[in-house]
Amino acid sequence: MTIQSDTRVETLLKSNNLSVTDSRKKILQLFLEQAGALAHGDIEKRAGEKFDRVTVYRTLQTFVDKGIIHTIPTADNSIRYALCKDECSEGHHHDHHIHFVCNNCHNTYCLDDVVTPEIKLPKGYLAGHVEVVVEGICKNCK
Amino acid sequence: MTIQSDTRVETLLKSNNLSVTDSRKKILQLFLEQAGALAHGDIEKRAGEKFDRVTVYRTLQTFVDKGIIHTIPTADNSIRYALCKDECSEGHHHDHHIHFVCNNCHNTYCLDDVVTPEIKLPKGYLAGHVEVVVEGICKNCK
DNA sequence: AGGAAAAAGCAACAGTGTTGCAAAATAAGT
DNA sequence: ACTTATTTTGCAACACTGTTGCTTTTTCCT
Repeated sequence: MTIQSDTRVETLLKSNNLSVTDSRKKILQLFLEQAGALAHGDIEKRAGEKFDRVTVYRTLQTFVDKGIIHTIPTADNSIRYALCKDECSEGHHHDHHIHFVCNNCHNTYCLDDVVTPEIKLPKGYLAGHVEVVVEGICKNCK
Repeated sequence: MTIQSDTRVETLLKSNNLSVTDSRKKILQLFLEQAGALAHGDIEKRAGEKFDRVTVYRTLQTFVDKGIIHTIPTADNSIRYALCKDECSEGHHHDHHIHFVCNNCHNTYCLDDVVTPEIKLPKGYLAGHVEVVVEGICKNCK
């Protein structure tokens, strides 16, 4: 009888003070395996019909709250989620990168190396967060 | 008996080869009166409960198709619509301005004078349309 | 292993957007 | 101005997405 060492997902969950459950392990696994972002629907499909819709929603919300994933607004009115880099922590995101949506494969990518530009606003406007979404053709589809 | 001259909305509709109907007049009027952008829900409320939900959806879609209004993606997953400038025409939008969402009054504004910056993408990515949404405090709320 | 706490599952519901079809309004021709 | 053809509207029904309350199950801690 061997003691099973923690998997990567388990370690990640524990380090965020989250209890380790089947759905959290499975959903987090999906994000680690996937280069691009995932929508709620993708997750339900890829999880293999195993989890209740509500559980998926609640798990995603938990991950967002903990700073494990972040949301990406898209033009087609469906929220997508992607893994945060390590600098993100509970209640304090540092996702200053831009997002790229491929018009061919419809994947959404975080371009972590591309920093959001400074935007000069007209007098009177106070800038907070800047969100940049570029659509085009990704390197895999070119 | 005087001949009623066309109102601004009627002229605008006719110049886009659209038949002049009550709902189109009313909805277009709302956009002309309103500085910011409108979501579907706003329109239903302000139109005074007069039009069917389906009619509002179809009217908005018609206006988008004709290049009279354009959509604005937002983080809260609700599509907003705003009037296009004159350069827009059927199937060919020129909305190269950025959008501003106020965290206080929750209005969305088109900042027509602020042009979307050039984004330098990593090798292999082909850029198409760039969408910039800034959130913060608008000049009316400051 | 047992008990407290957390999470999952279930049912029901609200909001948003779509489609097909019949009725009404608009546009066009005479 | 009147009739007809076309377009648009309103209605009913439906699909999809996301939420809430409550019960059962699982996880965690000692």
